[in-house]
Amino acid sequence: MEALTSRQKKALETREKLLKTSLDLFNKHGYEHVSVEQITKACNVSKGTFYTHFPSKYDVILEKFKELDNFYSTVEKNIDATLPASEKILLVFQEQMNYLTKIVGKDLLRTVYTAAMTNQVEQDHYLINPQRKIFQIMNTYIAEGIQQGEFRQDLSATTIQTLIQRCMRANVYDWLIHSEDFDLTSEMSQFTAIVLKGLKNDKLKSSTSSIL
Amino acid sequence: MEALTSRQKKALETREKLLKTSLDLFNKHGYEHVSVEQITKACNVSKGTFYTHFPSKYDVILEKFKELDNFYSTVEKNIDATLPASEKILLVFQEQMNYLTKIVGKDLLRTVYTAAMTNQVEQDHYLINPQRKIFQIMNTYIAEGIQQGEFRQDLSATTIQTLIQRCMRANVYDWLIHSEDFDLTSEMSQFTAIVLKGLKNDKLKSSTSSIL
DNA sequence: TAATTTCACTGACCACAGTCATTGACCTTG
DNA sequence: CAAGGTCAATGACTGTGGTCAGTGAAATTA
Repeated sequence: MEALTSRQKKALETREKLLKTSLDLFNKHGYEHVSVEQITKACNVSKGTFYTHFPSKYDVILEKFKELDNFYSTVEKNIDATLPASEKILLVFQEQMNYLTKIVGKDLLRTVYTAAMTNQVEQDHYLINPQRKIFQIMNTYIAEGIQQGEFRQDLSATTIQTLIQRCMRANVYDWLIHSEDFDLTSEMSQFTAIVLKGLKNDKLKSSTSSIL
Repeated sequence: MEALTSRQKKALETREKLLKTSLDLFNKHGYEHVSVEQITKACNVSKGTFYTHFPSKYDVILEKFKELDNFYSTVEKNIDATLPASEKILLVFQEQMNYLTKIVGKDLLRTVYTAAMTNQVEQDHYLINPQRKIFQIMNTYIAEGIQQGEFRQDLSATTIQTLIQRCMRANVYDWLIHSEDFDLTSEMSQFTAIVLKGLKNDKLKSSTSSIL
């Protein structure tokens, strides 16, 4: 139950080769412009083999995407713990957006955002999976912000988390549907700053609250 | 240049039949589960004919979607003109979300939201086209809100418009990626209320503004 | 070692979106 | 009316993601 048999080892090799080749080709020509047959031909295996290792062409991307999530652990460490929660959130977002723009790229993200809408069989998509490192980090900050009275008390931590995460997706999605001329990092900062302002505790005055 | 020749009349008939049949079938079985061949067979025409009338399967949906936009003219009339801008915006959104949930449906919207990411050839997608009636209405309210000092003065009208629209897409997108248990109308209200609060003019005190 | 089972791998096959050269009925022009 | 042009309609064809019954070598069992 521990060591791999030679067959398993070979299978794993095939899998790795497929994974690497896929990502290389996606990187070079774009996800849409690479066919599964191209990938398998480049690996000298049959088309069917691809599907014994991955449920679909898309799942290769998802694998990479999940892997990328680890990046966020590094981010966390570089953030000054003494800052107010809202500033920490903004900083994490800035790092994340930078990363998405520079490393991940529109093509890969578009695929994930598309699949999140269509591939929903049974459970929700990884994109909104609370297990994701980025969400764990955010949640810490939010909990902190609530405890220290920085945020409104009339909303639960879960609610605030959901809203902040939605805020993130909003900007990424808009980035994906705009052609170039859209700076994700700065758009995200601006939008999030406004949402955070809306989430701020302003017990200072009960002022003109109309319906808000 | 006015009256149609019998040939043109027949072509238009074919087009209408294809359109109607497509939408009927999409409605009955869902966009993904209806093939172009099914549509053309039901219309007794060849597959190629479909493509002389529509650039792609998706464009049929878009046509319907554009048509739906007219609905918003009605909404506008039912809104009390004396209300503050932020309340008007919320009311329009509520109507819109209700409509999306009850009439348009996830399936159709999912298609539009997917295509907005992929079909971007040259210009931006209809989804963010400023010509859309819903945006015209929103913009009126926003301009009004700015003029009456309800909104912050440090953001341009265009900026605020963009942010409010993004806010809309944020909720729709999240609705699309969540399985059931997501009430679009109420989620939209909550989120928008927070954004509007963040956009409110609070000249009353220069308070703890940190980075916001 | 021999028999049996497992399973990575195969490639022909399917469904479907979209293409395009060809057709022929209808329209226009002389 | 005849000749020539237009264009809606055709359907065989292509490219692609994904399927699945079958194969044989490696693993397991007797």
